[in-house]
Order: sequence, then C-alpha cells, then structure tokens
Amino acid sequence: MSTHTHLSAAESLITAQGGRVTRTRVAVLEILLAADQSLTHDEIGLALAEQGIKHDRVTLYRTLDWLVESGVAHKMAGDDRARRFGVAASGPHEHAHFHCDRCGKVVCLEGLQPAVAVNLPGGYQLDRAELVLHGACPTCGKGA
Amino acid sequence: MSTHTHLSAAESLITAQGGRVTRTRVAVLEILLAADQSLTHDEIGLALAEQGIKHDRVTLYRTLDWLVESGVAHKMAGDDRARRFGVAASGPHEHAHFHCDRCGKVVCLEGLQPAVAVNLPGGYQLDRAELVLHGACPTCGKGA
DNA sequence: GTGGTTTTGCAACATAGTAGCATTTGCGCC
DNA sequence: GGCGCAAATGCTACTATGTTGCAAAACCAC
Ligand SMILES: [Mn+2]
Ligand SMILES: [Mn+2]
Ligand SMILES: [Zn+2]
Ligand SMILES: [Zn+2]
Repeated sequence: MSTHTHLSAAESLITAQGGRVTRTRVAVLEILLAADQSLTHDEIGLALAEQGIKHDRVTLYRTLDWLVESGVAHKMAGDDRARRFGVAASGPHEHAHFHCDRCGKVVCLEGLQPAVAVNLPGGYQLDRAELVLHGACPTCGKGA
Repeated sequence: MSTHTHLSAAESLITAQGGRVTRTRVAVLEILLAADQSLTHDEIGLALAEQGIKHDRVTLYRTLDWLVESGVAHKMAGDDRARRFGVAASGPHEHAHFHCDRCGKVVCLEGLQPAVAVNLPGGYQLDRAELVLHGACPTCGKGA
C-alpha cells in the first residue's frame, strides 16, 4: 500500500523474520508494541476493528501464531480460557510476567529474571524457565 | 457405600475440606494421588471409566473445580488447550513444575522452590510465584 | 508488469468448558 | 435405623475458543 522505502519498527521486525509485510501483520504488531499488557485474540480483534482494519477471525489467529513461532511475540495460557499475546519491547522474549489474579491482566516484567536455583531430578533436560508472579496489579489495589 | 469407620487418605482429605465423600470425588482424588504427572479432565474421565465408575462429564468438571478451590489439587493451563490437574503428595501446593515440551507431560517438582530475586515495579503486590521449567522429560530423551 | 508463493477470507468443524434445573445422595440428627 | 435437607449429580443445551480445507487475493523477487 505504501510506496515508502522507510520501514516502521513493526515492518522491520516482520521482514527480519522473513515474513511478508501485510496490513494485518503490521497493525497487530503495532498494537502489541503499543500495549502495556498482554492482549487476548479478542481484544486485538477489537482494536483492529476500531482502527477500521477489516480482518477475519482465523487470519488473526494465524497472524498471532506466526508472530509467536517467529519469536517476536509470546503467548501465555491464563486461568481464563483465553491466551494472551504480547511483545517485549527489548529483544527476544526472556523475562518474567506478572498476572493480576483480580482483573486477569498480564504484564511483562522486562528487567526481571528468576534466579532459579534448580537441581532437577535426573534425566530432565532444561530448556528455559518460565516465571509468573501472581498478585494484584496497581489498579486493582488489594484492600486486604 | 462402605460402612467402615476407617477413612482412606482420599476420604480424609475430602472431609477435612468440609466436602461430602462421594464416589466420584474419592475416585478422582485417588487417581490424582496415584498419578506421577498432572492429568487432563479427559484422562481422568477415561481412568474413571476404566474403573467402571459411571460419571458425567460436567460432574467431573465440577469435582475438579472443587478440588482446586479447596486447595487440594492444582490446575495448570498448558500450551495445548487442556488444563491439567494434580495433587502434591506432601502438603499444600507450593512447588515448581516441569513441562515437557515434547509430550506435554507435566510433573510436580516437590523439593524445588524458585529463589525469586524480585523487586517488582511499584504498586504491584505479590501473592505467590509460579515457576514452570520447560524442556524434555527423561522419556522423551532429547536427541539434540 | 508477471509469476509463483504466501497470506487471506470464508464456511464448516472440533474441543473445552459453563449454565439451569430436576433428581438423587450423603449425612447430621433423632 | 429412618427423616429431612443441603450438597452433589446427571441431563440438555449452550458458549467460547481455536482449527481445517480450500479457493481467491495480495506480496514481492525478478
Ligand atoms: Mn512478555
Ligand atoms: Mn503440582
Ligand atoms: Zn488487576
Ligand atoms: Zn516428554
């Protein structure tokens, strides 16, 4: 659509992964980059609609899957049934997350790494550690 | 059904939580106690059927929910769409889990606690930390 | 601009979980 | 042991989330 040769951050990320720069991909990635929390498929679809970007439910699923497979985004399975997607502004995904047990919100904690003092039982081979902190987000306060 | 006054481990756990001792609850809890890994709703339903214990899909969902709400069992949302349930043999649920990215199996790592060196951004209130280690289980080996 | 490949849109399907309500069952009490 | 009542179950129907197959459209290397 644009004949610019100057690429946006989202466009660069997409081409860097060897993917085609499509309207939906760019818009979704920009939404995720701008978000201060992880978003569900539904929330992202809504945001697209608000921007007047016509799209199909299935295409959005596939777009999100592609972003995850490419390592650009991360996917979190929460307590509710919806997976949440997000991108870490800085570099590839290697950080902890905070999950608000009240409102379900999930945020990336970028400067936080688990000091996992692990000695696994024999035979288990460790690839990565996933740390999720549970509690109340600032908005939800927590009265007790 | 039994007129014994001697309670099984499962039965004691159930009454300790103020719940009624029903056939399904006892059987489910015994299945979970005997399992060396977390089980899906479907796997548990199959195990019940194999034991000739007639049950309803919805009842099983409610039984599992009750076990989780009572703090007897834990629920894990995996990458596949199914939640997995398990009980920690020792005491209430406060331990890490290992998730095999090959076969999807989830096991409790009872003697393992994350040394989370956390300083959360202001306003976040921490309740508990959830640590999931990802990799290959002994069975899946890992060729590379 | 053309051609081949990737991505999309649509329709149908699959899976996991939930809600309402009548019936049954466990169990405290006598 | 039997009563009464709350808790738990079984059914049916429904919702939400995600998947598959395939033809049409869009990208982009050339
Ligand atoms: Mn993240
Ligand atoms: Mn566990
Ligand atoms: Zn919150
Ligand atoms: Zn495995």
